[in-house]
Amino acid sequence: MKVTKAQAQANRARIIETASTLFRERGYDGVGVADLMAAAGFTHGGFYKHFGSKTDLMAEAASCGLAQSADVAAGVDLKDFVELYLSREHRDKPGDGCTLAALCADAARQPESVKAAFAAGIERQLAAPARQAGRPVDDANSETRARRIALMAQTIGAVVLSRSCPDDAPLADEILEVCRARLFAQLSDEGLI
Amino acid sequence: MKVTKAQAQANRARIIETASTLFRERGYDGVGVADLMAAAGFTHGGFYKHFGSKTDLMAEAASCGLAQSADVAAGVDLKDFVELYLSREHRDKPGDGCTLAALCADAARQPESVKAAFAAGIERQLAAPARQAGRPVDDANSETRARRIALMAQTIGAVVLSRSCPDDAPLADEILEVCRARLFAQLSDEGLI
DNA sequence: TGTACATCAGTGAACGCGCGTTCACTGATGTAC
DNA sequence: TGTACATCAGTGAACGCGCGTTCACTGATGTAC
Repeated sequence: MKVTKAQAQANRARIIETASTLFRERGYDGVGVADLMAAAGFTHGGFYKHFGSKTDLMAEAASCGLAQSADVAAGVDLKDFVELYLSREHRDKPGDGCTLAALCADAARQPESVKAAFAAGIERQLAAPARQAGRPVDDANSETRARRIALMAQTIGAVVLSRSCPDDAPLADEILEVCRARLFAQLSDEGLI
Repeated sequence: MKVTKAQAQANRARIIETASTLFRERGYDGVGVADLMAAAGFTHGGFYKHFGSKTDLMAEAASCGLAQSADVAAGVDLKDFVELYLSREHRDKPGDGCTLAALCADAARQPESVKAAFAAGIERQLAAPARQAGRPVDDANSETRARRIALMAQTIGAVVLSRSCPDDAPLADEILEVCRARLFAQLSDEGLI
């Protein structure tokens, strides 16, 4: 049964958003085309009316997820961002969380189209970082860019490392707490929070 | 054809080491039992004489790889460690590199046995960190432990993030360079290098 | 030390299963007149 | 505006393929006497 052009476009968007969440939860290899289409409310056969391949969808879902993450980050204060990013909630719910933290290691083994989406997503997040409370976002000179890159690496590293520990391991919480405390101290020294 | 007890033990060790490298290169889902046994010089049928399941091998290979990484780290100066860890060589050769950087995101989606191996590997590396040039390794009080955890998160985050970019992307190199420079500055401020 | 037998690491065919992808089909939508 | 036809999003069966795992078999090793 055919469907309105507008409906088809909305369905396509729903598939991408569903995929974005499922990929973050289970990784690219952990989600099958049939799984994903069922989760979005369709049968698997229609998939190839929207996408050329699973890889194509991976790239689109990555762009979508990375754009969402960047928008969320740009809307909160720097201090709140660090607090949220390094929280247990974020660690325990990758499906609702940062696409970079959930999938950048998977992306490393994917075709260039997926990696290109990640590079673009990283640039996007560098261009629209979290706000510093009560201050305008500082200008994008090379020093602030470097600071943002380092912040990204520190936060992602902490979350990824914490997620690799068993759920009930004290080490998993310790990693988050230690990194959060040190980041606060560092940002405070730099006069950024 | 049966084989000497000593030979069988050596073969088992070879399978684990081969797996450790292949898993780091391609991820857990990217390496099949048959692939792996062939790379170690055997046919796939014998696999289950050594291991109960692929998951069991994943845990053993993780322990093996993490122990090796920790031993390497403990043998170099802190400054050299950072230099090597954040080098293009390390980024481009995950099979020869740090198991944490290559697989900790994969580990997050594996059974508890694998995650337990990772937590133990992290503890091991925290207990035997890189040396500070010309100085004894500092005592393991809570401040130095925190510093080591933060260093781990920063270095792993930088490598994982860099690997998610296309091979020829300037951003991939920029991430490594920026994080290296900032880490040097930070460790120098702390009087550690 | 020599002989007979049990063990078991390694082989390679076979298993069921789930994967990504293809295909003939359906029928409401969109279009041409 | 009304009619006839082409389009194409979505369906569900089917495809070949590679996966993890099992199994009967082999034959040198290890052991009991």
